[in-house]
Amino acid sequence: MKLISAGETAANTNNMSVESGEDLVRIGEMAKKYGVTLRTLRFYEDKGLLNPQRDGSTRLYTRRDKARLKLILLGRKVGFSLRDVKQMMDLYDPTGSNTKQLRLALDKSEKQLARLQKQRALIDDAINELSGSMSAVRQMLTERTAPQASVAS
Amino acid sequence: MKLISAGETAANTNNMSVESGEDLVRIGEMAKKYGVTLRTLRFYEDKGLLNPQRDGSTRLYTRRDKARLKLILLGRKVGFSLRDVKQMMDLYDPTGSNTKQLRLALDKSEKQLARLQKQRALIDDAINELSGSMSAVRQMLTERTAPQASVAS
DNA sequence: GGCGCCTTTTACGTTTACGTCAATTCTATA
DNA sequence: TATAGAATTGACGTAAACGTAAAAGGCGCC
Repeated sequence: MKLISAGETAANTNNMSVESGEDLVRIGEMAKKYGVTLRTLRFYEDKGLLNPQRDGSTRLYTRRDKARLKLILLGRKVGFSLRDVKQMMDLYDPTGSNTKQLRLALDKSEKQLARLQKQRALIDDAINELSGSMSAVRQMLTERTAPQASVAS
Repeated sequence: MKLISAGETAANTNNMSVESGEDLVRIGEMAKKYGVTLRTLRFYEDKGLLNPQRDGSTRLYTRRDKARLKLILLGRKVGFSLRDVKQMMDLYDPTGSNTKQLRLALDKSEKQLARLQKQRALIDDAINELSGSMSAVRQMLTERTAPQASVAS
């Protein structure tokens, strides 16, 4: 029945283990720390993106998991799918030069960058179109609401 | 039995609403004309956005349907949901001033414009972040490719 | 020693706009 | 008339990333 704090038996406050070696956190703390939900963390694990240790059935996240989570969140931020992120992370090899991983990441990044730029163009289009429509609608409204005089609002 | 060509017959058999030019088209032609699929047209009808006449079971689209479809496509282009589009179109009243409709459209448009601008900002963010990461990755790759010494942490 | 909080697994639900059969009927044309 | 092409309804599938119970087991605390 050991618990989170392998190094702390006497003073068992939540975290802040002075031990620089292992600071294992449970799912709740992990979620709070990175602004995600518990469901998200379990989901990522289910998808093979995270691999926390277990103490019995309780998940214990290491700093390796934290690094991976940071990468996941960065990936999501720039629009990669979880599958892409996984594909890239799966290539990580702590003993090698990771050239393959880097090349894949670069390749995917270029494509994603292209997609983002295309999206931006589409959005700009939409903004322009919408602005134009709004002007027209405003015009119609003022015509209808101010038959005698023009009213500014 | 009878077909699309109601005007071809000497006597107009059934014309409840007086249609001047007989520009009734079936679903295939309609789809081609507006670059959508048959499925899409049926889906829009299912959602209450279109209401083609029927000749037996065959859908016949009038120019009113065409106008509505144009609006739908414009709405989709600027990012409205079909539900929004329907909500706005449902307010259309050929006998009134449509002030309500216009106000709703304007209101929704303002919100949609805000969303679009926010999205653009997010995309710009992502583009910047991604570009930065790509530079870093390129850097790492050149360091690894070069036989010179390198320091990593 | 009861309460409340944390955690677990399982599993269905959500959202949007259609795609993709499948089985069948209707129509046009050779 | 035979057959290819259109059209119909119905219904399940898709994609992404979780949300939301439900039912249960442990833990510390006062």
